[in-house]
Amino acid sequence: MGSRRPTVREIAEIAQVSIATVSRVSRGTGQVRPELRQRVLQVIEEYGYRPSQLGRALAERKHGSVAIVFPGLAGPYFSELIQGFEYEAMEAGAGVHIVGTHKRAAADADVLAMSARVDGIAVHGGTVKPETLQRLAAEVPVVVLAGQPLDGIPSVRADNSQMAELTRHLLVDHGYRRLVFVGSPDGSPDVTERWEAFQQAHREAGVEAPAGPVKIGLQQSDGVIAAGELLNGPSRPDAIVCANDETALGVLIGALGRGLRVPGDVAITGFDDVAMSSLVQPGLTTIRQPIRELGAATARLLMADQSTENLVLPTELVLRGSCGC
Amino acid sequence: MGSRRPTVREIAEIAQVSIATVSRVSRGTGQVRPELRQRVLQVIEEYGYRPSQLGRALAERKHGSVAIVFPGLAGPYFSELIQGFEYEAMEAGAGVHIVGTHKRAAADADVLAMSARVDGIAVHGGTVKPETLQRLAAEVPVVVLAGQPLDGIPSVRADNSQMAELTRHLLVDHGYRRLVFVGSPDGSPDVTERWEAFQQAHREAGVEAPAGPVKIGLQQSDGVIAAGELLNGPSRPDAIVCANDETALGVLIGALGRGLRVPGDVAITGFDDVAMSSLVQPGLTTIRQPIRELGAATARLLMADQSTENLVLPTELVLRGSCGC
DNA sequence: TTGTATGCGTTATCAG
DNA sequence: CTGATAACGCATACAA
Repeated sequence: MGSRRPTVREIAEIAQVSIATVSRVSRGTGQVRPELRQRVLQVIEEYGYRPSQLGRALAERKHGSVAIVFPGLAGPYFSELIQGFEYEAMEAGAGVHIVGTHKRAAADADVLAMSARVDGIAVHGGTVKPETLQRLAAEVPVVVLAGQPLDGIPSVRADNSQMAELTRHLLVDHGYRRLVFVGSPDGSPDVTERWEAFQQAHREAGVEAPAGPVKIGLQQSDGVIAAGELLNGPSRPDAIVCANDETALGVLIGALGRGLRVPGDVAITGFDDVAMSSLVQPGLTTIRQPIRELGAATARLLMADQSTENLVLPTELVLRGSCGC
Repeated sequence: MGSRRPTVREIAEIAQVSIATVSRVSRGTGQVRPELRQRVLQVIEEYGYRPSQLGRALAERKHGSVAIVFPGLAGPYFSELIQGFEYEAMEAGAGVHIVGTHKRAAADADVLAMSARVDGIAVHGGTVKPETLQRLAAEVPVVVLAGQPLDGIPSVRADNSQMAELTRHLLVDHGYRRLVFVGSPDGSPDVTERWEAFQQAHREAGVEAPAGPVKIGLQQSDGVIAAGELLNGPSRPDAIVCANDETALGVLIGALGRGLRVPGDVAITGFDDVAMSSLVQPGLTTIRQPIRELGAATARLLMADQSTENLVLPTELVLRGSCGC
C-alpha cells in the first residue's frame, strides 16, 4: 500500500543521469549508449519506476485514451461491439472509457464532460441528441457508430438494406402475407433503417405493410413478452420479423413455450447472427453483420489522425429453418 | 474541428485578473468579490473556457477515474455488474475505464499498465494472477470483485453457499439421485465455490457426487452445446445443475429443442436469476444474486478512502418449475 | 550521445 | 479579497 511512486527526477538522481535520459530510456525513444541504458533500466526495474500517465499526458497534450458511448450493454451485440473497439484501442496503447447512457436525462451532459478526458469519442446511434453530437465534435474527434452520418463527422455502420431482401424472401419466395415487424425505431437508427427496408420490400411486392412496428426493447426478455401478445389472439401473423436476433430468440422461445411450431405455425427471423442463432431448433434465419469489425473499424477511424470517411460494412442474408426454408 | 481551447492564463488576461482568481471562480472555491466574479464568469462563458482535465489531474494528483477489469462482457451478468459499477462511479463524478482480459496472455500487463491511468481498480475474480493482484495493490487501491479475498485487499462477492441449499432441495425434497454440475471452476472463483457447495450437499445427503463438473463456458450457447452431449446418451441425469442462468437457459432450450420435457424428463437449475429465467416455460429454478448491487458496492468501496472490508452479499433461492416444484 | 531548461494547464500556498 | 509563484511529473527543443 502505497509509498509514493518514484519520479523521473529520483530515478535520474539514483542512476546518475539526467531526467532526459531517463525519459528516453523509459519510453524507448532517442539514442542512448547501451551501457548507460543498462544502468538506467536497472534502476527503473529496481525501484519499480513507471512514468506517471498524468505528467506524460500533460506534456504530450493527449490523454492516451478514447471513449465509447452506448445506450446500454445488454446482449451479445454490445458485448461484441465493445470487444472489437476495445481490442483495437488496446492494441494502439489507448485506454478505453465507457459511457452507458441508459436513457438517462443527464446522459448528454455526461458525454460532453467525457470530452475533457479523452482524445476521441465513439458515439453509438440513438444515444445523444444531434446538437450534443455537434458540440462534442467541436471539442474532440468523434465517430458515429451505427447511426446517421452528420455533417463532417465520420461514421461506421452496417448495411441495413439487406432487411429488404429478407422481407422480399418472406413475401415472394415463401408467399407469406401477414408479416409483423418487432422492434422500436425510436432512438435506434439501425432499427429505423430496418423498419424502412421492411416497408419498402412490401411496396415493391405490392403487399400492404402493417401500419406500424410492434415497439419493444431489444433484449431476449422483450421478445418473450412480445410473443405472448402476438401469438395469443386468433389472428396470428404468418411471420414475425424481428429487429435483432435477441428479440427473435425471445419470440422463438415464447412460441415454442406455448406449443406452437416454428416455422409451421409462424415463421420468425432476426438480425445480427449471434452465436445462439445457429444453435436453436429450428435455426434462426437472420442477417449477419460484422459486429466485432464494426467496433474495430470505429476505433481505427477514431484514432486515425483525421478522417471524414463514412464506412458501410456489408451484411449477409443467412437462411436457416425458422423462415420456412 | 478545434481551434485550441482557452487556458486559465488567457481568460485571466482577458478578464484582467490573476489566474488564481479565474481558478477560484471556475471551481467555485474561495471568496471572490461578486462584481469580479461576474466579470470572470462572463469571459469564461463567452470564450467557452473549460478547465483542462489534464492540468487539473496533474495538480490534484488524481485521475478522476477508476477501472474495472473483467474476463469478458458476454451475457447479462456482466452487463448488470458493470452497469451498477458505472452508475456509482459516474454519480461520484469519476470516469470508468474498462479492461476485458478475454483470457489473453498479455492481460496481466495491461492491467498493470492501467494502474497508471486511474485512482483505483476493481478486479473481477479469475482475471489475473494473484501475484499481479499483489503488485497492483502496491500501486493503486484495489477491490476484488467476485473473487477470493487476498491479504488486506477489500472484496465484494455473493454468497455462493446457497448452492448447497439448492442441491439439498434437489437431492432430498425431490429425491433426485443422478445430478450433474455444468460449468467450469477453472478461472472462476464463483463457479469454484458453487461446485464445492454442490459436492458438500451431496456429502451431507449421503449421495455420491459426480466425479467432476462438466466443464463448459458460461454463455447460453455453451449450454445448448452441453445439452446435446448430456441428453443424447441412454443414461440421462435426473437433474442438471448449472453454474449460472445463461448456461441453464441454453440447456433448457437444448432440451426442449430435442423434444424432452422439463422437469418431466430432466430437471434444470441455474444461478443469478436473470430476466429470462422467470419468462421461460417452465420457469427456471435458480439462486438470485444482487448483481447490480455487487457492482455498485464495489465502486463505493473502491472510492472510499481506505477500506479493508470483505463484503458478502446475500443470495436467495428462487423455486420455479424447472426443478420439479 | 547527454544534459539544461522550458512548457504543458491547473491548483494551492502565502504574502499583501 | 487578490495576486505572485511554486509545485505537479514528464517530454523535448536546444545546446554542449
